[in-house]
Amino acid sequence: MAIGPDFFKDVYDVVRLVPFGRVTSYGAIAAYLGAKSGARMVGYAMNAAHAELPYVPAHRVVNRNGMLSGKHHFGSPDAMQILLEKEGIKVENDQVLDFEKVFWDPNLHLSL
DNA sequence: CAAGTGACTACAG
DNA sequence: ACTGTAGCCACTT
Repeated sequence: MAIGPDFFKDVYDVVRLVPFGRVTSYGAIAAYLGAKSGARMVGYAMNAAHAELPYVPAHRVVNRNGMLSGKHHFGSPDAMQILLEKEGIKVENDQVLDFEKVFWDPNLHLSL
C-alpha cells in the first residue's frame, strides 16, 4: 500500500481492513498512509465515509485515547457505541474499555 | 482572498 | 495528572 492520489480512498481501505472486534486511531491511519500530521484529514475523510460504498466501519476508528469522538456524526449519538458493543468491544462514557487490548495498529499488521 | 471550523495530537503550564 | 495552547491540512463562508 502506498499513498495514492485519493487520500480518502486509502483511508477507507485501511478502515475496512480493521479486524472485527478491533479498533484503531486516526493518527495510526494517518501514519500508515504517510500523512504524519494528517490525523485531522483522516477525521475529515470519515466525515464523508458514511456515503462510501462498500460500507466503511467508521465506528472502529477512535481518537488516540480510545474516545468515541465521532459518535455524533452517526445517525444516532448512540449508534457508534451500539456497533462497537455488538463486536464485543465494551464502551463506557464514550470511551473504549481495554483500549490497548482491542487497539489495532495498521503499521504493525499491514505491510507497506 | 482572508478567516473560521473540525470525527486530531503533541507539548507546555 | 489536568487544562490550555498551538500546529496541522482541507474545506466552507
